[in-house]
Amino acid sequence: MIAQVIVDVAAKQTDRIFEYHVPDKLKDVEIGSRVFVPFGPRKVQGFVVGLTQNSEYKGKLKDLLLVVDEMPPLTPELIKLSADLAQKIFAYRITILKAMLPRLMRANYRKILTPITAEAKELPLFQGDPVDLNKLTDVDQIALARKLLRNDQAKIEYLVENKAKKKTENEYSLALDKDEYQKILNSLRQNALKQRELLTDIIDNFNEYPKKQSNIESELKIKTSVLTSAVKKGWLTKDAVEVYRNPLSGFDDEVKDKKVILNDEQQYALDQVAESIKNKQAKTYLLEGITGSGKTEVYLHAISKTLSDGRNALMLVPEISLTPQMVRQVKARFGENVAVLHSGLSDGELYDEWRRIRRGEVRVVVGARSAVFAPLNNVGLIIIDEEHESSYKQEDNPRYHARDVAIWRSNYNHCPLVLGSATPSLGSRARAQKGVYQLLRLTKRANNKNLPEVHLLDLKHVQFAGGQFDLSVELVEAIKDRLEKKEQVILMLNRRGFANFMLCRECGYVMKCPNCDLSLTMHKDTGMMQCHYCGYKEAIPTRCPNCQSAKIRFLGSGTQKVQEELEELMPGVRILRMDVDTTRRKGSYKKILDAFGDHEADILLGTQMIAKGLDFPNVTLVGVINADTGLWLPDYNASERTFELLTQVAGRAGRAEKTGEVIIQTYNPDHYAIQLSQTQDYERFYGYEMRVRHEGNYPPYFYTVLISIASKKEQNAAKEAFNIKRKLERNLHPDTIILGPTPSAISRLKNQYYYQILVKYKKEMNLNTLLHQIQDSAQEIKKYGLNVYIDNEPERII
DNA sequence: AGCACGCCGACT
DNA sequence: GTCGGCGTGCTC
Repeated sequence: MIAQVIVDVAAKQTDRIFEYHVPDKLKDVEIGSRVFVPFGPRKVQGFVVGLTQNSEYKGKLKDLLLVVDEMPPLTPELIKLSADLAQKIFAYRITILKAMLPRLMRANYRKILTPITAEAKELPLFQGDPVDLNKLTDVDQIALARKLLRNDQAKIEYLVENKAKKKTENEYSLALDKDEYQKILNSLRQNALKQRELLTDIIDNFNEYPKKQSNIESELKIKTSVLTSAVKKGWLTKDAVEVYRNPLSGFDDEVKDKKVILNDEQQYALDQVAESIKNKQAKTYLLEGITGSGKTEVYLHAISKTLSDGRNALMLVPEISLTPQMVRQVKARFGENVAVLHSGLSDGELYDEWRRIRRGEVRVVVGARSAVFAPLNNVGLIIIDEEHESSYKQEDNPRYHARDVAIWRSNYNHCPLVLGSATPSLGSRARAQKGVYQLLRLTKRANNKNLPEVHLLDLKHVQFAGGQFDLSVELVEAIKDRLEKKEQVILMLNRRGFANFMLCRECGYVMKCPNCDLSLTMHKDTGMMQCHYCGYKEAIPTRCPNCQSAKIRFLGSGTQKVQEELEELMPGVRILRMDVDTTRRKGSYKKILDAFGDHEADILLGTQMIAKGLDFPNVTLVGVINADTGLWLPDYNASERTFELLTQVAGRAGRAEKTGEVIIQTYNPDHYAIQLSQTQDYERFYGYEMRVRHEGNYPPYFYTVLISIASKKEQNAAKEAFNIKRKLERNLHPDTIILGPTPSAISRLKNQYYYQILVKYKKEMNLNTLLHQIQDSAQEIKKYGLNVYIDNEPERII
């Protein structure tokens, strides 16, 4: 038998199948198996994508070395998906295959230098043991290693290692009969309290053994030493058994299927989807429902329906809404049947959740973007909540959009796909208009509550509270009013840190990152000026680094600064700040939200991460401190994003009985994205924005591809960009619009200069081939320090 | 990608 | 003669 393998070498020339002979002892290899194979002088990891009997290959096939896992990690479905997706998004197939697996399943490669001659063995370099060549940093030692290799005094061994470790826990089994334990207990001295307790438990709960160490320890308050001595005396035997790390141990698994009665709109939507579930129909629905219209309830009912039809369900949510609140809701409905995948899990937890899915031990998967690759079999329903979220598009290789992958899987599995949002992406909404998707609208709030009242405050004509220009008197008064009523407030400012930039009033100098074309942000808590893109840090200056003047100012308020201002204006106010800086540690996200939910704070102040999915009944006021932060970004969808963000954050107010109010501070009260967010009228926004896109020849009227060219030398990047543009112009339809090359909005990032070309087209038969050619030649120019990135349907053009 | 091989110039 | 640098071609 012959195995067709994609090897773990991401390069154009190796982006194809290599064939290997399957030795007898590895006969259990399957499509989707992870294998170790010899590749040239090295050993690498690979994935079996096909099994055949004969080969065209002229040379002698090498043997597979090892099948890594007892069960193939990838399903035939995912193997096929990897091939189709690679074509579509200009990624190497291996890059996609690796993206489908939890991080722990990526291999470790090692180069081990082993001495051969007795003379070499004596060298201080080895100290008796082989050394890892990759860990050698000393120049002299590297030279020595090279010399030994040349003279055949040492050899290199290439190793592949599997990082994944299964977690085990000690389990104690009984070694004796019940009455024997009783005898021992009777003969034991009275003051051996802990041992007596253990024996009593064994006798009382004889049938509950074997018991896990953690259970014994927590139930009986017994230390390991007692158990160890019990083993030594022959009372118990100890074994290591595999356990899953449980990321949801904090949640109860009780299934509470409280029957919520759906209103007629919800019921209609559910019926439509249920029909497709039943008929195994690959159809895409766009569920457009205003905040509070009960989309989640429709999802949960549809999942129930899928399960009772004997099929499984996959649900995607943005990373940011994978809050404990959301997870709890799904867990409460489907209990043990749920697996959750998101970046907050440790590598080990992720690996375990993933294996539960692969082994068919769960029937519902909830996860962020990469969960669209979950190895779930028999998929009967796919849901993408908040489908407009840009986080569904991966920003680096492989640049896939979870929605496209979901559509592929929906076709493969003959099952419906539900895209849900209060503010659908323009593209999806337009597709629904054309009948490509079926539109389902929820226009009523499920609890018949009114939408919160939204007030726009024109920052050009307000009075500011305190000495700064961040908080208007109106907003501060409104906050004070809520605090008096013991209600809570959410404030959003989409800018972290203390101050956006440092400006010298004397010479006009602005402190910039040495590696990027960006100003440094001042972080008061760490005492550093930081670059938010590359992580560069330096101390906060007291004088201008350019002219030594002391007249320096820190401008552009961030969340840290606003927190300070609020504390000055309202002494004693309890504020929780939530941004990337306060949520970096594992679990801190949940901690902050739990604290706010328990009313341990009055105000939750954060960046856009607080805009989505949060549900706190006691919040009656939402304030947007500056609605304009994203409005003028040089991106064609800046208006769409602003409208979305404002609508989403407004939905955080008045979730329960109390009526909510929203105050939006802006310098652009007349801009349509901000105007229309006041009435939260998505349909009107859609109509308006479609006209804008039509005039600008932008999506969804045109398809787009973004080609970025990066180099350490600006001239090289520009030159290559023009080469590519010429090539495109020669080969593409005259109606196709080729914008650029222009320097990117952030023209330098991590010391790389970026130039970009945007191709806008309606129909281009040979664009895919052409882009693959450009990608191929990109491999050749790489040695001159040039990198070319191709992004199909980019979400961000920055 | 990352490795070997081979050619070339520089230096003990 | 030996060493390191760099271009080229290959990996089942």
